[in-house]
Amino acid sequence: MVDPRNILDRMVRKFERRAHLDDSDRKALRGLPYDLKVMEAGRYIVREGSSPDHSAVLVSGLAYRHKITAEGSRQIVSIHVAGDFVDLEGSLLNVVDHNIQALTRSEVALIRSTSLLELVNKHPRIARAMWIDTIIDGSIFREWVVNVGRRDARERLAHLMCEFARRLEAAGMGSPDGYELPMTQEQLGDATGLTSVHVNRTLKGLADDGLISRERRFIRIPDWEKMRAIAGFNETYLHLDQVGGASPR
Amino acid sequence: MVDPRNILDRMVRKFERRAHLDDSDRKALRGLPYDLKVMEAGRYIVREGSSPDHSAVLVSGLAYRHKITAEGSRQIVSIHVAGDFVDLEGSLLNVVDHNIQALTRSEVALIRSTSLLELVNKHPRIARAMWIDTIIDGSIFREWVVNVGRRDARERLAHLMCEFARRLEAAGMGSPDGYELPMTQEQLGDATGLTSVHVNRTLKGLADDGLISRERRFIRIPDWEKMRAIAGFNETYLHLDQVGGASPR
DNA sequence: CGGACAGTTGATCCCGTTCAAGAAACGTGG
DNA sequence: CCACGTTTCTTGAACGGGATCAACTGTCCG
Repeated sequence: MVDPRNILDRMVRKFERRAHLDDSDRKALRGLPYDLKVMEAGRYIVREGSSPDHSAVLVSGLAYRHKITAEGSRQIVSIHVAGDFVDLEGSLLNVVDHNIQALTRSEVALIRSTSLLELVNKHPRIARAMWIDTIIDGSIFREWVVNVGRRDARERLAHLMCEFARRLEAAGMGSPDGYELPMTQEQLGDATGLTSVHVNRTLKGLADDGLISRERRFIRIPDWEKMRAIAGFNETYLHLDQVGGASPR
Repeated sequence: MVDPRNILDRMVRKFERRAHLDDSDRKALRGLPYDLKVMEAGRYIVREGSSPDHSAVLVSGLAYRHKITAEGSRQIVSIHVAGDFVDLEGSLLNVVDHNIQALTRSEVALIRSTSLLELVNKHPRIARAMWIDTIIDGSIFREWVVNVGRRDARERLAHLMCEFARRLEAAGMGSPDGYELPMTQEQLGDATGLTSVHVNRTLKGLADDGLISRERRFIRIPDWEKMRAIAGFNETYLHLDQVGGASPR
């Protein structure tokens, strides 16, 4: 658990990497009133079709966003780590079009839309940071379209694991030698447009070829460069180096 | 061609559907200095890896955004119609991670990043409208992930055609009885994660079953409700009704 | 100890790919 | 306006990656 005084710190640090903030911005962000909830794995944070009066920040844990097709199959469209503002949509759109579910036990800070809108009205640099964050989210969605549209099973899973590794590392939650990937093989299938059976066989193939090793859900990538090449992974789209961009002021 | 005095009008009208703007906002938007270019079909508007000092508004015509995988296959990740701000990314991120190409002969207004940033600094409502626009783009990307990840060939193409129909209509460019879809079957394949051969057969199948009729690249959808059902198309994700959202002020 | 869920493996099938070649449409220059 | 090269569309045949169906194993937890 996180020190209650700094519960939004991960989020603040993330926004600082999006645009230059001054002390008043930081203070305002940290001072946002919130309602902290602990959510067990599987619990819904946002439901499709609802019109929430609040947004949610993932304080700890992992979450995923998914949609269900008319025929009932599920597609996971993004995965979120602690510090992510998981649904700015909730405060800015009239109706949300996807579900967000806790992947692991998580702490979620709920922030009323009115507080959030007031904040961005008073602090244009924060608004800018959030906007850039939204743009980067879009960039990641585009890469996911490429992943499910134009890569085969092995590449898709390798790519997902590369992305996960880099994002965890960037969020200060990863170690170079490996990480916990707390997803079932069915969830991995839903994220990559495959079936759980084929995920199983493909992971086995990657392990047999020494590209990954796994015990339980802990993934090790012994040769990052080889893995990167298999996945066709180019991390530009994560925009991890983004700092304020062309923004003057 | 468009009346030069109102060349950005489509864009202004679109942003007005995203947030409430006042007269000074509209005036400022219309007064943005731009450099108008006519681009032949196939011409690159934005190139992956570049760091442009301007953004682009599609004044007339159609454009598409795509990425190339390490193995050289192409995935189209979005299609844009006149009035779309096709690369806000260019002004807000350090490096762009995708290509944008004219689909048809198009007019593009290039706007310097400095002008754009000055505009949003002075006009928070415009910033809000653009931010919401970015959020809606993200929503469309997510639906594309679902489309290529969890629908079969017939559903994918039907879905793409439904989306196109509704977006053209919303942009005031569509007629209820059909529309011009100026994409080659190879491009349709790149947008849906299929090969052009299979696109050809699938379109034939849709036509044989009376779901669409086509002459050249003009598509007619005789029974919209049936088509919608086949595609599993639910237009919520386009957020066409979005007007200001929870925004007060 | 038993029940539920996740992971593993085998056998078979099928949707979409690949390769190939011909037909139609289009633009361009004479 | 026609000849010709190029791009796009169309169709056939064979192949294969991943799906489907099904059963079994392992693991966690009450």
